[in-house]
Amino acid sequence: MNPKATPMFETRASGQSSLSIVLGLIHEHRAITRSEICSLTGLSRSTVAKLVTTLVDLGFASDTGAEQIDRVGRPSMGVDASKEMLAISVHPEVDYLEVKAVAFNGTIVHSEKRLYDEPIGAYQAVEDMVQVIDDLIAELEASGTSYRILGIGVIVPGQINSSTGIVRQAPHLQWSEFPIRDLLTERLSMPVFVANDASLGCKAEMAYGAAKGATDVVYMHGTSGIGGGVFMNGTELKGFRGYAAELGHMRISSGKELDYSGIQGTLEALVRRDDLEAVLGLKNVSDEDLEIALLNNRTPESTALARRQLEALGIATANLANIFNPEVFVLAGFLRFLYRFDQNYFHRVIKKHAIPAVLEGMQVFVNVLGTKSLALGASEWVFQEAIADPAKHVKRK
Amino acid sequence: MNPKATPMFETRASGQSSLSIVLGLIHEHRAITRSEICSLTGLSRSTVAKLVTTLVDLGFASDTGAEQIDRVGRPSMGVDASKEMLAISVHPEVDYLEVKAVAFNGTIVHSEKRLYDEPIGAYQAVEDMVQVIDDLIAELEASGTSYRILGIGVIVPGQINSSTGIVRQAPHLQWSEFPIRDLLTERLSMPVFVANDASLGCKAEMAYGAAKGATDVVYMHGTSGIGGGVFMNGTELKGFRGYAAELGHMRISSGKELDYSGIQGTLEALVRRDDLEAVLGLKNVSDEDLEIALLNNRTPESTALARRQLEALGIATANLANIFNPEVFVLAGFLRFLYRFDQNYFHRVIKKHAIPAVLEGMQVFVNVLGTKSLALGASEWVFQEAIADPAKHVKRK
DNA sequence: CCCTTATGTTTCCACACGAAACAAATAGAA
DNA sequence: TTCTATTTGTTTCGTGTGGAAACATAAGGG
Repeated sequence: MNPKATPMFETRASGQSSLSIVLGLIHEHRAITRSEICSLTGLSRSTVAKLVTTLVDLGFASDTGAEQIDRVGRPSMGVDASKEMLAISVHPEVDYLEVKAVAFNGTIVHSEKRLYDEPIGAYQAVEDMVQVIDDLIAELEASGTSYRILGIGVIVPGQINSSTGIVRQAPHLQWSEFPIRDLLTERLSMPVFVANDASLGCKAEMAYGAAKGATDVVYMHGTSGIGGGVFMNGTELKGFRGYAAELGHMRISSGKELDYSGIQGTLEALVRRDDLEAVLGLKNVSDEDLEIALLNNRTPESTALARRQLEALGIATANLANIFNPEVFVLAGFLRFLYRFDQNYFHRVIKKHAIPAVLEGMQVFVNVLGTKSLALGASEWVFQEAIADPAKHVKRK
Repeated sequence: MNPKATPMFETRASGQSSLSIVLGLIHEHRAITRSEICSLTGLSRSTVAKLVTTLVDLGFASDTGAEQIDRVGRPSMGVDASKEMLAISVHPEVDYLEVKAVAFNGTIVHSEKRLYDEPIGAYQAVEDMVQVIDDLIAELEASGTSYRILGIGVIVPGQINSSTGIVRQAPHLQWSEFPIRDLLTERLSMPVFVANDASLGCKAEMAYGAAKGATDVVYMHGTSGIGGGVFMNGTELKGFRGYAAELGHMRISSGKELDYSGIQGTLEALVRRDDLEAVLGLKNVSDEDLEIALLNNRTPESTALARRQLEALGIATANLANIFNPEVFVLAGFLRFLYRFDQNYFHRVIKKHAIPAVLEGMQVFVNVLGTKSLALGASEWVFQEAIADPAKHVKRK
């Protein structure tokens, strides 16, 4: 290779190699037969055989015996996604730190939560992450099982630049301009990926949940603010610097209500969890309790408020439908039960504000993964990276 | 290959082959040396030599002698993009049909315009297209030059489903549900691509114009309505059915103004070319005349209106910045001189409504290609397809 | 027990690309 | 002019990816 210039493209393995395609299928299906791989990829039997054995050698998959005994012909041999290849998800929040280990076959094999009485700073959070992960590794070593950690996925509730791994602003955590990826990489000496919570929730719902199989998905997650995740044609919408999909800041009204960033008439300013709590006479309750209260104690006031919020959410959804023409919309967090409060009304609002073409075949779902969603999304991030270049991540024998 | 199933992936040449990468570079640069290809791609000299000779054999490029005689070392041999590989762009409008032939090196080698006194129907338009293209082919044959037509790019001002090639609705032309791609493919027996005018304008500006080199671009084109084109990470935002990027229908205000689709408070309803003409006492003037009138005859009324429109456009732009975090915004059509009327004000509005992170490094440009833009974009569409699989499109010796 | 069907396995082959050695063409120095 | 350093083109050979074809194997059905 010419040393004087940095090439614009990956020279070898430009695009996806067959190896990564097959590994992706194994990961997606958890268990699959060799012949299914043939028909799904169009690869020849001889090639699939070779690829599968190298993947088994690398530790990403394990051979299972022949199964499926109801069709004519020699039964095909199965391949299982590894239970020992792990991704570790790390989720810092104001009052806790949650660390989970997710296996390559999608099962959560370990889970740990450390609670805090008072908010801790960003650097202390990194210390705690390292400590919890070191403990986890020690535990795994002690248990005697063979395992391998492919990387760390950090879930950050805020704006992050995914290419540099710097947290630009996490208002809830009160972090800003914090280079969390580099700090963790240095301390743990393994690949670290940092992503926004909404984008991870979306990824998880696409891989395992409500949007499974869809390639064009818009996801909105309501907590204190409203975060967004968008995947188009199977790939995440990141934008130039990685700050794309800030859906909560979309301005949809000329009203003067202010959102958290002090901007008027935005979706976040019009659709607020606080207001829903207030109209029900509640404060700082869990999502579960708020859902029960909202859906079961309907008062004229709560209905009026929910409708106002649903109208704003519907307009935003219609705008996003016009802009993205997605296959699936996923509503998560408190938007989930706001939607359930009166979904017919919501759909009427959408129909009024979106052009007919983009609504054809479009589906609205609520999230189904619940609390597992973030850990699965973060692990998915790590796994996708490993799938893209299987050989690179497993150098040692 | 297994015949019983349709594979999800292209088996061979998954992703981009080196051949198409090199061809893409030749097309992009029009003229390039072999050694430049080496350094840009990281491919070895031997490989580049082989690839270039096959591309020359296929007719996509021509060898030029060694040039560049000011550096030490053996001068590198140049490669030119072919002047004989053509794409034909077809642009039906209410009162004309324009057909141009664009060479693989980006030059427009032929241009023809047929004017209509009264609107013609969709089927008659297809007849005329076929006739004009047949004439063009006859002319080319007669001229004795060797040429090859790679395909047809049809520019449709309206909503089209790019995967099926059906025009869903072109209000200006009064076409609807018109399968133009299949009709033309059948009549002309060559590849036909159909795309929205705004998406083609965006593609052209990215390949040759204001957004050259950028990968994340949002483009807005103001004619009677406001059309949009979005490219993220170099690929077009199409959405599930191909109707994405309907940016003009974004609702940004709670006002009651109606747009062409009868939706309230949308960008299209608030930013109208008609209104600009009216406030200047004009009617049905060309873009050039309207620009001169707007920029040179500033009255209190026209300034107030332009400001109102700029505020709406700024809010929409800020929303899109929050959603896409683009590198470049391109304003075309009458938005071009609306922007120029008071671009400082426009930027102030954006700054007020977008989150700071997404504005870092974001640039706003007006289109620079003018009338050539559509033909270049349509040809680019055809060429990209040929570049993706160079061997397929040139079967004959 | 044979036949059909679907799959795994093995052998060979085609192709894409790179590394290395060599040839050629320049600028500058002797 | 002649020689050298530098850059590029060219040729040969090796490697890795994936396929085709022939054969072996494991089912179900007569």
